[in-house]
Amino acid sequence: MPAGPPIGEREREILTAIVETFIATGDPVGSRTLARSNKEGLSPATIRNVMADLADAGFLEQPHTSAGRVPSTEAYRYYVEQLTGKASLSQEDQGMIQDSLHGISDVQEFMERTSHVLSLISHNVGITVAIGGPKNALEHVYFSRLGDQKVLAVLVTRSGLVRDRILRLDLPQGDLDAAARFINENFRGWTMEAMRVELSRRLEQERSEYDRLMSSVEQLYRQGALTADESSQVVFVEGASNLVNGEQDRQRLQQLLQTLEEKQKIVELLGAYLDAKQEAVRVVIGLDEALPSMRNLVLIGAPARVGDDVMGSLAVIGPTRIDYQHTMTAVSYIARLFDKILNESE
Amino acid sequence: MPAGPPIGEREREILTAIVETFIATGDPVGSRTLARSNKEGLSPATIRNVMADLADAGFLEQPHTSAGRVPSTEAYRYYVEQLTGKASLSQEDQGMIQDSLHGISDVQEFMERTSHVLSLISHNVGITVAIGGPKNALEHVYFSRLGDQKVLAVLVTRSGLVRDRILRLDLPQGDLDAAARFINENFRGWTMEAMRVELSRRLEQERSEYDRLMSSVEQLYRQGALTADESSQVVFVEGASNLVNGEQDRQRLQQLLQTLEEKQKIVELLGAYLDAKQEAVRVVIGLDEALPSMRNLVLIGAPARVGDDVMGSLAVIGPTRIDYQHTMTAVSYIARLFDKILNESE
DNA sequence: ATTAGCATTCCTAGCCTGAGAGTGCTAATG
DNA sequence: CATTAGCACTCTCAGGCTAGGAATGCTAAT
Repeated sequence: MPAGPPIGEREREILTAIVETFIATGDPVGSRTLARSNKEGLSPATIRNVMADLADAGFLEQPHTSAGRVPSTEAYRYYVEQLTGKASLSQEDQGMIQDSLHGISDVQEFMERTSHVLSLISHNVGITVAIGGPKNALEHVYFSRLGDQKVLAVLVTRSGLVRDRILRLDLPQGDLDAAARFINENFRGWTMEAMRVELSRRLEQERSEYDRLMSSVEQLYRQGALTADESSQVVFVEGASNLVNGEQDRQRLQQLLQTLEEKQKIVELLGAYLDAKQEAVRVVIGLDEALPSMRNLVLIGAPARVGDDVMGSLAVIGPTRIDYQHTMTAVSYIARLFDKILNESE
Repeated sequence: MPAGPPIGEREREILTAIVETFIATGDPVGSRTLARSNKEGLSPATIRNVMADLADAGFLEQPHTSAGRVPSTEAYRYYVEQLTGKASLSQEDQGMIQDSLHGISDVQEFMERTSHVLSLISHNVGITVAIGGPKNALEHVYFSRLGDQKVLAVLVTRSGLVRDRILRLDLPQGDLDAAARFINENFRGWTMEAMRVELSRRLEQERSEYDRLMSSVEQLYRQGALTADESSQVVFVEGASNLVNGEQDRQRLQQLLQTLEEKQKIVELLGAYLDAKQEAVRVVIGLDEALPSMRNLVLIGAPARVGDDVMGSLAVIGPTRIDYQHTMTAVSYIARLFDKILNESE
């Protein structure tokens, strides 16, 4: 951390101005440009001095000697920290969001739309993730014999996600019903993880006095009817095409798109940075520390809550040059809406 | 159609050679290069004459005067037509495919993996689509009360796809069971379309003598429990990042990626070109006729069958410069495997 | 502490040029 | 008569070069 405290009022103002003009134009910003746009009539020379200090402190970088300065990762962090966060969304934006998400009760579809809306409104990549892993709480299971050797297993979680699976198994419907009843009565509200532990304990213990019921349950269990592993996480990534303009280098662009295609990586990324406990929008600058292909990208995300449960997260990924204020407001707005809509349909 | 028949043996050979070297190198091919690689010692001059004829016939194009020739859309079509199709897949490829698809019984997961494999093996975009529309045949429905005002509806189709939905509805489980039994008994094997027609006819007709059963059915019906519209189509598109190298123009690339993100467009595309009746692999050259952003792309696809049922299609989208032989063999191989694996798990 | 002035550094766009590749035509050839 | 050699011509592309412009850092003046 090179973050010494040489940040007086003037430094702060100039740094902010640099970040803002760089976000707006994309070109390195020089002292003269800055002097012109600055209210108080500071001369370029003065500004140069300040800029030199800021550069020493690690907030600014120079592509080359005679170019202007470019904000560093630190600079963005600082900039975001001192944002007021008071802005609100325009009427159109609000309307657009509401229209897109109106009247959907299916959680998956809702998530898909949400990622789409996030992408549209930020002009960047919109992402939604539902916790699908073992942490999820069970609401309901159901098994149905489909034909010879085939059983349909449906598993509904607290958050409203539905996971279905077709198993190769030959049990009469009666046994399936009994097994479902057993599980629903005993394990509603348990996390998948806890259920699996307890279940295998019981199966082990009662192995001697095996009855028909436990045998059905075991078969279903072995076939994965109750599994909710990583692969069953639900992830929607939308708007990757928006990144084409951002990354100049061909190869980098390709790697970046590849990374976004690997849903698993995305899940880990959000998981690592978005703390479920935190309430508000979180901004992560410097994603390349985790994923090298994500150079010059930032994550703006928030947990997705329904009531008190955290059911996943939603986020925007975009270039460091993103409009922070607007995106943060939008993410926060959508996160609240998410809760509101899904809650009332409950 | 400029397709006169000036295609003698020599023309054919030279055209093929041009297409092949262009596919291999990506550079416009000139008469000298061709003369060198050609077995029979034809001089560049002779070849030039032939090339001029081919250009007149619309098979070749010239980026500019002093560049070589580039195959036209027609040329690719012709080239693909006269491919023998005898090639077979390498051992590694076969192994890789088998490993990736081994031991999956869930149709959706299988489709996802398949699109992934298609993308890996072709180094291009892999696509799988399951017919989700009204043409789909019903296998089984199931309703379950989840809590106040919430009902889970699960709908299994012949092809093994599972469609679930959460409805806002307040019916006791008993009524739900009765409704499910009614539908399963009367409509198993019907297409969704036919079922809906018949159902609304009956509801209309028996309106006078409404009983409790029909009332439940109607409520479910109205809430969309039995709907399988376009939005419930299942589409997997994988490997879009592979196109980055193909399209040079920034803006075009972006439009292209955008198009691929619109799943609906993709479904229409496959639907328009892949005839369910046809057995074999189909190659469509000149996709821009349907979707302007798909300039210089081709589609290599086949219907996905399970037994006698067509349950969707699988395809590769790549540049006109794709390795046709290899991709066609791969698609065909995977299509057969698709049938085989899903059939035996039936 | 601030600013004006100035030499210096470095990138960029534009221009030019020469090499190279390919064509099309004409005339020679078997 | 089909094929080929020869040749003039066209066009692109990479490289080198230059002039202009934008910023900087330093020094000295205010």
